Amino acid sequence: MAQEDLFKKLVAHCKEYGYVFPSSEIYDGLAAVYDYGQYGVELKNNIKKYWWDSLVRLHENIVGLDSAIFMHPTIWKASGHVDAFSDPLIDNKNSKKRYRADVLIEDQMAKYEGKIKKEVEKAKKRFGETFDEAQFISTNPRVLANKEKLEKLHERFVKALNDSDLVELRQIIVDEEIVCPISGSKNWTDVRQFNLMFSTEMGSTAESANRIFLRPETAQGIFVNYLNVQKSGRMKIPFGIAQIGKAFRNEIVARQFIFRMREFEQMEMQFFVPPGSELEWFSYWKETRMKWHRALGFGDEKYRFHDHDKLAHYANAATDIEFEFPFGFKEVEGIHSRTDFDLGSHQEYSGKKLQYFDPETNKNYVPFVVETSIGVDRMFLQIISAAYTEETLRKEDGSADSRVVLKLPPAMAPVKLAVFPLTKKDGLPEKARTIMNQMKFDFNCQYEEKDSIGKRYRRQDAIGTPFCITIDHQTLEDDTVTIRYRDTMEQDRIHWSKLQEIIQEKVSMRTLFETIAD
RNA sequence: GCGGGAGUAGCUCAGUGGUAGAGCAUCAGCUUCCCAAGCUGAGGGUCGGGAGUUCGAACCUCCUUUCCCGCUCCA
Repeated sequence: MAQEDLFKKLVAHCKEYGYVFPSSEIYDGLAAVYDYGQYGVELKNNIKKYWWDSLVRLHENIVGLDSAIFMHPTIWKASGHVDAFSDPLIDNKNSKKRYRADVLIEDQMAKYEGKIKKEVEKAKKRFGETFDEAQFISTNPRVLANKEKLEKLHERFVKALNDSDLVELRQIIVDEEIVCPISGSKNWTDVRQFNLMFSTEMGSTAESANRIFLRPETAQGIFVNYLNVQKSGRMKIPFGIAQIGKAFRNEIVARQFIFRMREFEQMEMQFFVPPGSELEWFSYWKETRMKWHRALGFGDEKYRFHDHDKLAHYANAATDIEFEFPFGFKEVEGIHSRTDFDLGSHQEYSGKKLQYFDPETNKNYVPFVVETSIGVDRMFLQIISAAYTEETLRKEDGSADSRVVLKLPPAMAPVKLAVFPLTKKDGLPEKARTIMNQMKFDFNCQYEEKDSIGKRYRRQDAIGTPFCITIDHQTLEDDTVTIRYRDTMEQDRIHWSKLQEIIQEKVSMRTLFETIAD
């Protein structure tokens, strides 16, 4: 089956079986916003628990935090989001291609630099050994002309950027006669700013209102609280702070189901380390986080690292953990060595010292930060797309049959156990209820008595329930039930007092934690 | 945001200007009893929304919205 078809089926399956619904569907939906249904929310909670416990519970030096979505507006200036999150974009009307206006101008500046370099190299060849590069650059008329153009352009460009003057940016592109690399045309639209941060007003009246932003990442809530946590928790570096929460980005193009949404949930852990040790910790977390993903058992070949060549303004090393989705390898988690950029910047903007006193060396310093940041929704999509399986079966009479089964890791499955009476009479439902009422204290259970037993199995397969038990007439005599396994479809007859132990062993996260623990 | 494609029942889809359909699913009853069984009946759609053309629009035109694919960004 084509991967694209598979993805479409997956999206349909998510809706049909109560995992993910389009938001506000009865009002025609809202672009790139989705709601998690009755099973989706369970899976999502299991993902969050797996992440949280693997960090906060298994590491003595990592603690949690739940910071507010609303934060002081200056935080987003300090973090660089106010500047970096508003790209000036321009479209070419002929090729219909969109470009970042600032990138077009930067390319133009690179062109001038290239011209100068060419002149220098030409001259170098001509003069040979006696060539004085510095003198040539300061005297050659062609070089000087290009240099002047470059400097003028640079000055104009920087001013326009600082003033956020979009009209001027467009004028620069027109004046420089920059053409579209594809169509070669100069037929440009206006430059438009897309601010990727959502904003709202805090304060009851318009006059007194403050423009505040919905956080575009959860990380800053950790940075601004790092000293609170360090002091109140008597944390010693290295230590980490973990947080799960919603973040919001007004993406220009949000697509691919829940892969890129405007409202999404992040699980972030910021690890504070002494300056100079950040790259060691970076590689430690790189490996540790990869183990966490692989422990789910979807196959190691489904994952890879993608190291960044081009680093963000705050990072000195960065990698992504990519997973092979139906639409290709895509980022699920980012691991960044953020240096002291964030804490340093907050120190500057707030005027408050954000230093850590190291009692061993008797020195103060601003810690460096290694970040692991993962999208809950992407993790959800990873799990559900890896679990979605269409199987062809052979019936007893030899004819073909098929089933759709979500092969979720049992620890992630929304429903752990389904309880079926074989028939609706002879006291079987009552017996089934009795057993279910015991099991529900330990596991998320579901009771079903409607339709044939086969149909009920298939329904549970479709939502990924790892275990089904059937209560039949023999159960009434000797308290044994048949337990049926989702993946193999095999059955065993066991005494029902053994159920708790058998299921617990499979659905517990303990095995996962043992795999990833150091 | 720009270009291309699409939107009909919960799901998959048929229906090319003349009374809105099928299969599956849902609900009730009967029958069967370990892998999507059968019979009977029921519910469910202002055909994404709005406007226009027409005696008459799911179908033609325009606008709008949502989804999918490409451009850009990213968890």
